[in-house]
Amino acid sequence: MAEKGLTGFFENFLKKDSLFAKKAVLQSSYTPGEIIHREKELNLLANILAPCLRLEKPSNVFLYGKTGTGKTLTAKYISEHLTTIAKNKKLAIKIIHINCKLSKVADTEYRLIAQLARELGKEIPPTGLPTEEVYNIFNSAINKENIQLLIVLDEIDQLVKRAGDEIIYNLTRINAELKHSQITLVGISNDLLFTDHLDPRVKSSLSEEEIVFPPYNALQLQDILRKRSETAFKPGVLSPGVIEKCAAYAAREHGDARRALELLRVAGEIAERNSELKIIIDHIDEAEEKIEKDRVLDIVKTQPKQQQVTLHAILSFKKTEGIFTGDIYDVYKKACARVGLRPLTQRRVSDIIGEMDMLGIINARVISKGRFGRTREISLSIPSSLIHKIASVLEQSLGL
DNA sequence: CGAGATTCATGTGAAGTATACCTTTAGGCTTAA
DNA sequence: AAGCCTAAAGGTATACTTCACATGAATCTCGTA
Repeated sequence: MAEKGLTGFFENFLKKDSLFAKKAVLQSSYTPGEIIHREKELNLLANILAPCLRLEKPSNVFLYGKTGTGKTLTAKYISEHLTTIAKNKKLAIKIIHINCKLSKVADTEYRLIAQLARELGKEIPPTGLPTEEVYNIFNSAINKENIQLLIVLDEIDQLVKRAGDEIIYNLTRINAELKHSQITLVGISNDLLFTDHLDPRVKSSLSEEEIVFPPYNALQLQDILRKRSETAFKPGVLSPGVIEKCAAYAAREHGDARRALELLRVAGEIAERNSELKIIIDHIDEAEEKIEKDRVLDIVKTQPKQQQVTLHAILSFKKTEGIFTGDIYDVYKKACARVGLRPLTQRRVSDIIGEMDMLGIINARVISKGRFGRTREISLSIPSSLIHKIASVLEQSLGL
């Protein structure tokens, strides 16, 4: 009987018209054929990078701007165009795009260079080689090929925060040793104050040119949403006011277009799942919750065990603020005993708490309680309904 | 009463350790001449 | 003798530990009005 129901469900699913015509258009990986409200920045970047078509070395560029202001998009758009032109004219130009934030891909010097070398088709083991050696492999790989290499380092602030600014210095210096090829760096950062803590030498070489991406305002966001939704959705699916609301939500923060698009997409998915024919404003509220939930849940699930236990300890306090490191550590140790995990030292747990603050699943700030010492005060910005959900996911994954 | 000293709990940096993985080298075994 | 495989030696990156010192405001202390 259940089987029959299931078959019926699938048949229904097929019969049911999707609200989407082309969902990919709303996904963050999508690069539209035309970028609106970023003409100035686009031209600027194109001008700066164009010399590589004449096989001259362009200046290194630094792109600033808050999340969702089109930095990555612009960079990708230009890389695609450059690559096509280069291919047509048989020019040796290679562009490597690396996201330094994606955990474990490029969060240390070794891993970054290793990743670069891998992009050039070299096999690099995850550990064991001297970093120097990996540099050599990378160097010889490009030197042999005689190419213009553009390295786009997305979220470069994360990398430097974790691994220091020597990496960038080294990368810029590689050029001196290359005879045939040349390297140009394109750094992308969300942190507007990023270069302030940079070694002056690194700073001057990295930001020979700088482009600032201002946030979109609500009207621009609406334009973007309209444009994309034209191809993404079937006609007449969007109720009036939906786009405006999405734009308003995203503009409320700081003009984050990625967020606006995601809201719209998820709202569509929710409407579709409920077998509704139109996307209405209520779906957007629902979408906002779901996005936050998915984001946090995804991070939580992919964390290593120790981090999960720590987080579980934090969540087991039935309050959302005023939690201190010492208390967490006590609970953490007990939890470790129950799970059968060797507890880490408080020193390390302290660092883990800091890491999770960076990930944005908790807020931790160092406070002094005067006579009663100094500690991190942790607070949760997660709604309580979600806390339970996360806690149970953690318990499941830890086998509690 | 107020300025300066004290205190607490833990932040934070540096150095050391364990583990996992890599390359090189030396020895042993096999094979072909 | 040459070639090939294997195991040991020597080296590295990373995650973690150990050690030692730094922090900073509530609280205490003590001199002064």
